[in-house]
Formats: sequence, structure tokens, C-alpha cells
Amino acid sequence: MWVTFPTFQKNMTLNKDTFTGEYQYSLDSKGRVNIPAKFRQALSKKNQNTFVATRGQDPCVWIYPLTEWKKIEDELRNLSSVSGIHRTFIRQIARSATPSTCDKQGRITLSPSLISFSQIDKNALIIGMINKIEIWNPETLKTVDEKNMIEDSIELNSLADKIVI
Amino acid sequence: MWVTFPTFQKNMTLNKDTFTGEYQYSLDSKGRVNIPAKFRQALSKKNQNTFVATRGQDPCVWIYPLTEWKKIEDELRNLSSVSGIHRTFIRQIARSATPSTCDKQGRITLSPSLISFSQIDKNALIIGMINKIEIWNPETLKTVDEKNMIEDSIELNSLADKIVI
DNA sequence: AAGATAGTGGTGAATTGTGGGTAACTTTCC
DNA sequence: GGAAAGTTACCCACAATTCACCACTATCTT
Repeated sequence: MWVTFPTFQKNMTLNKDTFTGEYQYSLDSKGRVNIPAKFRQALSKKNQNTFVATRGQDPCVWIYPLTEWKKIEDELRNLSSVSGIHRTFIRQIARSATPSTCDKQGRITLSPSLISFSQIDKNALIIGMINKIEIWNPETLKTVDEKNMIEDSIELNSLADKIVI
Repeated sequence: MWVTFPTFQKNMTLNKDTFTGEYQYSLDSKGRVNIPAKFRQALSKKNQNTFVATRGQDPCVWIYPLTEWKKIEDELRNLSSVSGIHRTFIRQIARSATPSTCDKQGRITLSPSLISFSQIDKNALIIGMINKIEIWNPETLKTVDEKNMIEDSIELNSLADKIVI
């Protein structure tokens, strides 16, 4: 039995703007963290060194490449702000969103409010989350993930069944 | 219950991109493992030498050829991250996923976190799992399989009834 | 038996991550 | 309005790691 596969498109690399992997870096005294070189390369050429940092839904920092952030911006724009909860939601995301560019060594500077929100002191754990980047205090991450896994283990298993192949 | 596989003549053709068989290789001091030549040949030409390694559902390393991984990646990308458990799930998979291309000798490098997760030290047992590749510490595999076979022997038999012809 | 292919180990060059220093710009206070 | 202090951004240099390549040995094939 033969199965013929379609020939592959030219660009059979990982999607651009796809972030995976974890990296342990340090936050220096000036509030700078390194962005992993792999992530910098993952970005499409044009906006190579511009990100938008904002507070995550979890107590961590979310970093979007400009293209992804634009999508979010559009969605927020379309969200009517008649209801109070909508306004609060928009406020949450918008108020702390700060565009920031990598310096020549590939670092970005986190604003003091993001640092205190995410409680990152010295060690910064950077995680690729497919379309965005998360920066965590490692301790915090552990407790959050453990809590979720215990409380929602059933949901977690069903997700794994559905998606992992 | 044992199933014996036919030895393959030169051009005996399994489906392309189908991995079977087991191989005993070694993990060197730099975290490199060889990918069996058969597996490399099994891949369609274009993306021959890029894989994505990630942590398995068992304590082993899973290695996907790029085409298979992209399916997972797309699922993850479409998963809304409004709920905490979704984010935890994405994180689990994405944080350990490392794209890696074979070097000229046909090896890929495993990240330290994957090595410690799978507890592979020197001997690496590589198993073809149809659409992906597993890398095990041989000791670990033995205990895991034995445990499963004892606990779920009924399920195992019914699976065998259903599938083996 | 000889050539080809496959697997293992090591080395050197290039890249990456970290700390610090200096210049420019802002803010504040006199 | 001007000077001083503080803040921000940019740049340089060193250390550590990574990656690409080379060479050797073992195994398989003809």
C-alpha cells in the first residue's frame, strides 16, 4: 500500500511568530530582561525588535510581538464599551500595555508597575506560549500551575486527549 | 503477548512519515542523540531534518516531525486563553517544546529540562510510535509499561482484539 | 575484502547573555 | 529661565554557551 503525500510548501519551518521553550534569565537592576535569541529570530523581519508588554491574566507579564498585539487591539476596538465589565476588561489590558523595543543586546525594559504586578525580583522565567511570551517569577508559576492542575485535572486530561497526538 | 515485525528489505515501503522499530543509542555529554537513519529516511524530503522535541505524557521525550507538530501547534493556537486551565495546558506543552534540526551526523540536541524530565542519562531507547518518536530511559520504560499492563490488562486485551487482525 | 553508510566524540568559531558606563533627555527646584 | 539631579536609552566588553564542522570507528553491503 502506497500513500502519496502532498509536496510541502516552500516554507516548512515553524510558523513565524511562534514561541516555544523555556528560558531562565535574570532581571537586572535596571529592570531589563533578555529576550531569548530564538524568539527574536522567530519574529518577522519588519517589526523585529518591537514588542508590547502588558499584564497577564495570570500574575505574570505577557509580551506580544507587534503583529499579535494589533489583533488584540482590533478586538478590543470592536468590543462595545456599554457594559461596565467590558470597560474594566479593556482597562485591565490597555492601562498597562507598554510598547518597548529590544536594545542592541536583545533586552527589553519592564516598567516598574509590571515588575511589581508580576512579583519578579531576580530570576525571570520566560516561556514561549505559541503566540505570546510569558515572563514569570518561577515561584509564582509553580503555585499557579499546581493550583490549576489540582482543581481542573479532569478538564486538563480531556484537553490532552483531544489535542495531543 | 509479542508481535514480531517483518524485517524490511531495502525498498520495503511503510507509509512515508511512519516510524516503527526500536533502537538503542547513547546520549552524549552535550545532550545529543542520534535519530535512526531509517527515521530520517522515512521523512519526506523537504523538511527532512527538523523535528520538535517535547515532553511526553509518559516520562519520556516525544519527537515530532514538523508536519505533525504543526497540527498540535494549530490546536493550541486556536485554544482560547480566557480560562486558567487552558493557559496551564498550553504552558505544559509549549514550554518544553524545542525545535531542533539534525546536524550533519543525524543527531538532535535535547534541552536540559527534557533530559531531566525523562531521566535519560547514558542509554537512550528510541521507539517508533507511528506518527512520532519516543526516547526513553530503558529502566523507566520497563517500569511504566509493567505498571500499565498490570493495572489495565483488560483494556489492553480488548484493544488487541479490536485492532490486531 | 573493500567501499559505503551509520554512529560517537571532540574542537574551534560564532553567537548569546550579563554587567557596567556614558551620553542625552526630563524633571525639579531655586 | 537655568542648573542640578534623576532617569532613560544606547553602547561596549567580557564570559559563557551553543552550533557547525571534522575526524575516527563500527557496521553493513556488494
